Amino acid sequence: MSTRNTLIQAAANLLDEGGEQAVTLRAVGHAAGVSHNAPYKHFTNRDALLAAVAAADLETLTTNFADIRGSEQAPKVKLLTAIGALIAFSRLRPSRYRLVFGAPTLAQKNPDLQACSSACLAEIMALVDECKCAKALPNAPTKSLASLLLAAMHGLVLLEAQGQLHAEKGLPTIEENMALMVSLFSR
Amino acid sequence: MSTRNTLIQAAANLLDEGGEQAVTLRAVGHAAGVSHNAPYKHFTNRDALLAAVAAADLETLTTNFADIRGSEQAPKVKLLTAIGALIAFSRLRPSRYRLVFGAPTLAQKNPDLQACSSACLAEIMALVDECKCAKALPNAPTKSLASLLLAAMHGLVLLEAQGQLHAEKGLPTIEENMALMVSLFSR
DNA sequence: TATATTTGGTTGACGAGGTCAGCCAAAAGG
DNA sequence: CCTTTTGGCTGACCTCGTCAACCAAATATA
Repeated sequence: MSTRNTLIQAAANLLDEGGEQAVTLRAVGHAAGVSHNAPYKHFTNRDALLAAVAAADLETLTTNFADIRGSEQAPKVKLLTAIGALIAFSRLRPSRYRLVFGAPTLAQKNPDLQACSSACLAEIMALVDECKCAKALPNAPTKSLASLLLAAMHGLVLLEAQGQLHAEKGLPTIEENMALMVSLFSR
Repeated sequence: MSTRNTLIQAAANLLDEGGEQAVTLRAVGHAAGVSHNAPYKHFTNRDALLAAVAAADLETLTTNFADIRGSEQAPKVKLLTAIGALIAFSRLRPSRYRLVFGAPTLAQKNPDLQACSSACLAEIMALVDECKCAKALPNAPTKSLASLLLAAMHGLVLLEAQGQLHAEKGLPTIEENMALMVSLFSR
């Protein structure tokens, strides 16, 4: 594997290790088996490295969504499956999730990352379109519906991470809330 | 004004100035007219200072919401007004908005901040309850509805900040999307 | 009232981490 | 065979969070 990819992988791993180990360029270099300055041969600065991690994750998610879309299931099920995959990602790798969806300042500077992000959004919109055709969602603008669904999911994830949701047990999970939202939409 | 409040104010101002000026403890101290280490006499560390800024903003928002709730308007209008205030805050002071609603790691450590956050959420839930009584929202759990609405708004704000929304003009604004959501809910 | 303690401020130093500059070897290309 | 690019290295610099030590005023206490 190229050193560049090794660095991205190392950074992703450090992110996954949570707050215990800061994602410093030096640590990334060390984890990748190179010196503390080697990353600069592949990325202009720290943010560029993080953006590359985010882009890689976004691409994985996008192909994941494409697979789901190609599967043989009801549109509504496919949509909720895709959303569920996103929620699972947010729980499994919270730091990387935040990097991808919660760091607007990163994306603002990286056209590449924005493109990945748009591609990902496009997959979701395609799923929403299928739902509309199947009357599982109302006939509102696709972009609005997709934005609302993604946005709600994202916000719920953040609320959960902040401990505002699930404070007491017995409360609905994010998935249940999203299913509720879709069903309220499609009444 | 107490030095403590001056420091909070200075930090808030630095946040508002966007990326141009980093919110460093030294800069905060300097802006408040004290030495680079004076903040440590009032806050245990940088995060505590930021948490205090967030808490102050949350309290302002909460009283704002309480005022809206006490006004003489239809429940649905009051709810959308409150949400609109939040959206306006996110546009006027994006950095502080992110600090308040987009930094779960801060809140996890600060019970005070969590309390402010819960109080704010409670105001929104009260508005949602009024809507339910007036049949402007369906009879789903209040906490779910409030979470979904707040979450959607928050996610839309982030999408906008990332440049994913409003890429082309003519797209619906966040406010319009939220109104759409409420109307879809209340069909 | 005289002393002791707390409060809020100061300066200086240390360590971590991002970043720049400069050197160098191996690969790639002429 | 020379030259340029590529990718690596070390070392140094600066910023920033944080700690330690010191100090004056305010406040509390004997």
